[in-house]
Amino acid sequence: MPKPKLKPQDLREACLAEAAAIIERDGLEALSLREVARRLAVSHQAPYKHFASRDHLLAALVARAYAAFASALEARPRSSDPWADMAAMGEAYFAYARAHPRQYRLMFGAKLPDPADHPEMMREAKAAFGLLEKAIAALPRGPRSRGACRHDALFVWSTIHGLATILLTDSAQTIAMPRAALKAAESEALARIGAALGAPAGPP
Amino acid sequence: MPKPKLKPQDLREACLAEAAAIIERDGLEALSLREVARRLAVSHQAPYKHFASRDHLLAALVARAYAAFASALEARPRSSDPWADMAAMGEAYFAYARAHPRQYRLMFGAKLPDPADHPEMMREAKAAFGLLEKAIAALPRGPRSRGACRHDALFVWSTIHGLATILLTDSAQTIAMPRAALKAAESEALARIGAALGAPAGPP
DNA sequence: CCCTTGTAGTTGACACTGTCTACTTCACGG
DNA sequence: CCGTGAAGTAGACAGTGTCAACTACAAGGG
Repeated sequence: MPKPKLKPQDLREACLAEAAAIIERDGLEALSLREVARRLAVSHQAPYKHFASRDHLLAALVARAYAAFASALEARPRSSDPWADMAAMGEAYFAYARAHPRQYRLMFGAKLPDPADHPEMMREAKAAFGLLEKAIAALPRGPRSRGACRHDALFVWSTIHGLATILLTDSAQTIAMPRAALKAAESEALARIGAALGAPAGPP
Repeated sequence: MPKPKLKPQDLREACLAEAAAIIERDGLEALSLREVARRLAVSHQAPYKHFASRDHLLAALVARAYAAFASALEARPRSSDPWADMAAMGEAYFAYARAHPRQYRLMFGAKLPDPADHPEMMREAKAAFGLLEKAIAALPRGPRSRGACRHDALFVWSTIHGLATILLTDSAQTIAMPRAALKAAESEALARIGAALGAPAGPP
């Protein structure tokens, strides 16, 4: 009995959507190609016609996650003050990590396929990081080399990423950090990042 | 034919050692209870007499990793200057992450079993974090509440942990960050952390 | 002394997984 | 009309974690 027909590439799209749904609901470890196929009511081998391996499906998902992440960063409330703009970006970063913890872990936490094998994934990731570099280059701090900006960007990213990771994973729970200490951690970290980069003093 | 006898709990110890060896050599994803059993030339179910599940074995390994990590932090070269001492601790942190990347990922990166189910793992983790809190409390910055110190500790940990994670995982490779930018990142981050906490200016 | 009890280890099974190979279907272009 | 290639199916294989039932054996109580 022939299946109801799908347009070419429809199954590929459906696989990505279903896989994303599984991760969002049950986490990365619950994702399997066979489960995807099962939910789409196709044979367990059908997804292999569109993804060479599980890693390839994963890489495609990660690429999309980076793209969505970059969009969220770009959708931040804009400000004409470069310092405020960077703070807004930091807040957007935390907000995204909080709103989509699984996707955040998918991008940064999980064991990923080798980036060199998945150029599209790398391209999206670079684009996201480029937003941060741009915001930092716009800061009014006298002429700075591109290399210096990259150093700053790495520092800022490290700090925000580190805190986001800790807040997201069970690390804080593991060391029995009281919830109260986590509450203000985000804005505090952003303020300190600003201070470390030489921002003018914020509101009292 | 009876096996050559092992003292009670010997197999448990051997499992932990073998599992650690597997992770060190081939990474976490290569670890399986069956592979452990195979290498020890026992049946695939023997480890289950000592670990209720794969997660329980993992939790025991993580507890040991935390303990080793804490030892490495404590073995840092001591200094009578609290600021220098904290910097030394940061360097020891990075050094450990660099020397034992798999173990570091085991502690912070990987999907871990629920901490609440593994109190020993939590205890070791708290002990490690406590070292940082202690070093920060020793900083000469006028009287600070315990809560304030915890905030500082969380900030410092975030920054160091974030950078260590980025340096360790493929994240830097993913965004095609040039190696040169990574070279000085550690000491730079430590200097900025000091600045953010109000350290006196370092050597010119 | 026997007999129970508990622990450590064994074998066998089950339901999963990713992936390989071989087969079918079917639209399209010469 | 006929091939050709893409998409989907079916079956197999090795690997996994885990459950259940069985065996060997040391220790201890009656």
